[in-house]
Amino acid sequence: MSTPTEPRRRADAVRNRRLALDAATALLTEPGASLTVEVIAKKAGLGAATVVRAFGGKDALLDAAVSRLLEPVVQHARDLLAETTPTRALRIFLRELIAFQAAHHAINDQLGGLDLPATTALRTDLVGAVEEMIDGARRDGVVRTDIDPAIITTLIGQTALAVARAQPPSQELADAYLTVLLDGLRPALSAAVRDLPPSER
Amino acid sequence: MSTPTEPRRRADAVRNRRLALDAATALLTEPGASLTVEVIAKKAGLGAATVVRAFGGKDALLDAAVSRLLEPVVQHARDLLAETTPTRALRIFLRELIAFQAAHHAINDQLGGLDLPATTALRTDLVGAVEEMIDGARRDGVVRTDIDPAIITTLIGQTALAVARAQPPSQELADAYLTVLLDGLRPALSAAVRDLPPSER
DNA sequence: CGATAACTGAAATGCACGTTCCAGTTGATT
DNA sequence: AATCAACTGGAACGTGCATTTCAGTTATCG
Repeated sequence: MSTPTEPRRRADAVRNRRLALDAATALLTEPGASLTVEVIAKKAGLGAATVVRAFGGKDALLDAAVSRLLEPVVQHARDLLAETTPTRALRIFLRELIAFQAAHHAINDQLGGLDLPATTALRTDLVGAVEEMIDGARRDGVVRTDIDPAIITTLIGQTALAVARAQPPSQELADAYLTVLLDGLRPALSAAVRDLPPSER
Repeated sequence: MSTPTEPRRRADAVRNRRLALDAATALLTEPGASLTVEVIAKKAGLGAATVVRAFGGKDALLDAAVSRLLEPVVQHARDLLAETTPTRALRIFLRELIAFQAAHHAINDQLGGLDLPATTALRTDLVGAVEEMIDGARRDGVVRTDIDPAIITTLIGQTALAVARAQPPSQELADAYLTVLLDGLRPALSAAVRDLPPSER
């Protein structure tokens, strides 16, 4: 039994598929972009119908585009876990996550009602990696143990998202978030130290 | 000179205006609500045309509804500033702000593209009050001085918003945010204390 | 080369909205 | 009660969008 009715795939179709994906990816990183099929098509130099058909629908196209952006981030999170201590991994990765969100705010602004299975799967992977980092950092006594790791992970994700939403985007704000978040995640101070007058802390 | 061509206002029009406003307000606090004119109208027991006309447009209706919800929050922020210390005010108000956002996430989810002048004005007032709290708390040595107050205010606002977006809404998450945020906002520890082993802190 | 099936994209379609129209209804004023 | 303008709401309309259609184009294979 040969491969049954595998339809021929023409070279130009493959090329256009890539053009559509590139255009969508580019628009995700542009601040005020509309993310309509027509805009994507214009950016790709194609007709709207072609763009939609290349992936079977707008949702699938954007799912592919977001996944392509997210995939290296997830990979880096896993690499960090393997290469270095959880504490260092957490610190490095937090910076990266915030930078990523700040660069692609359109991802979280305009993709609310869409069905993005691949993206959701990647996000789950990402959450898993961050939870591993937190578990490790807690074992090292660097992250507080009075808050559920899953809650901390959610908190981190939402925080990165919050930075991305800020108007206008600002590196200063991102740094402040990171500072406050990391300081807030330290183990709680003992009452004795906490109540020292500021001058002696 | 009598009031020139002041059109008569019928009692049922006033009543319907209130019904529309009540329905819109109620929908803002419901989790998955659609916030379309038709849904609001059905909830109010009115026709869609009537609902829209009562305020001159959907935007104006929602502006009024959000403002009605936001107004007591702003008022309470001002009262707190007058009644107690900035530090206490900040602590109490943060709780309230998070609770408010968690109860009305629809406000920030579906109102993105709308023009809401009254709401924007109230939000500005709110930001002003929070900045006063932070200024005072900094003078009292309770909030770190190495981050711009305006940045801290933005951070607080975005954080509250982030809690509201979490799925599913959870009191535990809100508490965790508050804890981490407040600890993170404390004055930075001196290097000497920060580098103590955990057991001695 | 043809021949054929894959492919394209402008236009048509379908859908979900907010808004406006207008014939009928109702509250107010006499 | 009689009058009349304010009011109502079902239906029509306009808009912005994703998707589908289809006549024409073009890559691919013999």
